[in-house]
Amino acid sequence: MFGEVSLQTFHRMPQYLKTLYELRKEGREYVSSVTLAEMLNLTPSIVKKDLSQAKVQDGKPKVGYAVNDLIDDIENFLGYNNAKDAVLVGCGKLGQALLGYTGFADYGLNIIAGFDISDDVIGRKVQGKLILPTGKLEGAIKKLDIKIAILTVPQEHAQAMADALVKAGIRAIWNFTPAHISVPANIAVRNENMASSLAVLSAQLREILKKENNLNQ
Amino acid sequence: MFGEVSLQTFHRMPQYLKTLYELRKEGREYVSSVTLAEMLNLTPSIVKKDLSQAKVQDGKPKVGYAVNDLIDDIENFLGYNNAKDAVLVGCGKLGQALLGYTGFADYGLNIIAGFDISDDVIGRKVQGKLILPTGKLEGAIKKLDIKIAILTVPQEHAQAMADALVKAGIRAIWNFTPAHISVPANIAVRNENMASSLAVLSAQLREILKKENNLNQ
DNA sequence: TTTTTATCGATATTATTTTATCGATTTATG
DNA sequence: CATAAATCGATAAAATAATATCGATAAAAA
Repeated sequence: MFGEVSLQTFHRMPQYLKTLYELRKEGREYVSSVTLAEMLNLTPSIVKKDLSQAKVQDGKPKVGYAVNDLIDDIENFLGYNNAKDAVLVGCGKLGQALLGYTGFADYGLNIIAGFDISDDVIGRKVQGKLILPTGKLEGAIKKLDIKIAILTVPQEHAQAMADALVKAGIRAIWNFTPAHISVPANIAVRNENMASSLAVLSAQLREILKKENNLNQ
Repeated sequence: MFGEVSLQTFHRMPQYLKTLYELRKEGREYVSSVTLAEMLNLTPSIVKKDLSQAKVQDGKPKVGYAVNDLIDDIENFLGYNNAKDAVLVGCGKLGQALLGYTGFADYGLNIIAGFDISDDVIGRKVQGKLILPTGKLEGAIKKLDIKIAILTVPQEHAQAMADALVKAGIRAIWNFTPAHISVPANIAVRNENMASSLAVLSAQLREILKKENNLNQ
């Protein structure tokens, strides 16, 4: 899907990175695919295949991968180094929670400001991020050449706001609303869909409970 | 993975449901796999295959599926009818945002209360949900036989809290912290991992921009 | 120094998921 | 009432992803 790299691989990359940070903290210099696989509940094969797509340096037989080099390579692969500016649109509860989320910086994402239509929040600061009126959105996007928008408006405004964002020049939308939004093919969309996550969790739970019931009979 | 039904299928189910609600609102009685596929950017084949796993009633040739019946079947399949109680642990910004999120009820999830260690929030109400001290967590879980926990504590406490929850009898953890948590095999975990979502979004964006650059040369 | 061991990276195999095909069937049309 | 059109559901084919295998090689042990 992305050149050669699969979506699943991209999903796993941050997990490797997280584990590697921990290992570095413990002073580990090398780590094998077997160890990483065990720590993350994966197979060594998939770890090796995934890492082969991000890394520059080869792993060494008998010892594995150099932790520091691998961290550099994955960070680079994921673009954590060249910080990306983003706007956040819709500063209700969830929007403010995300505005205040300090973790984004670790992933190379820099929210430059929040935007909202309500005078109740406009002008306020959340964790140092100013909330501006929606009217200034298009100007900010164009002037600062911002490519990424985080969408946290009420779902009934999601499509209209998405349209406006695309018109203003946004190229990637991180959609936290439950609404399904339609965008042109040359715009990236990522849906953070609670319903679908919950569906999977419920299914897992049901399966687990069913298995237990079968055993207890 | 879950009996016969794939994880991807579970992910798509709530999307079908959402679309079906819209169609019902418009007064549509029947809908074909072709229409659903178009609305959701899928293929008719996958729609038919997915629906075949959730539905009881057969679709009719020439007209498609009865919207109302299909809604019932999917709701039932996903367990939206028999509401599931849950606790939310960690009432910081994100936790409170989720506590106040009214959409969960639509998915059959009922958060009975929030839990936190801080006196600043204990006793407060967020959208009608009371925040209780963590000390009362185990008692509540056992007394009310609660199976699902939403985990929104600071990441450094994630593992310890997960352990406590499992000990108290929780069977499914919806993990909103960036931490990777380890649990016994008979516990369901669903990670709402911002980093991995962002990694995928960035990758999509990069691919799109690259494609454009190639064209413009 | 030789042998053993652990691991990589490439490739082959297997499993899973998606897509395409096609006969059967229902509704609408001439 | 016969024919055409649209769709389902089952199944076959293709694409994708995960896993297993294995020769090469570097480090450690004998």
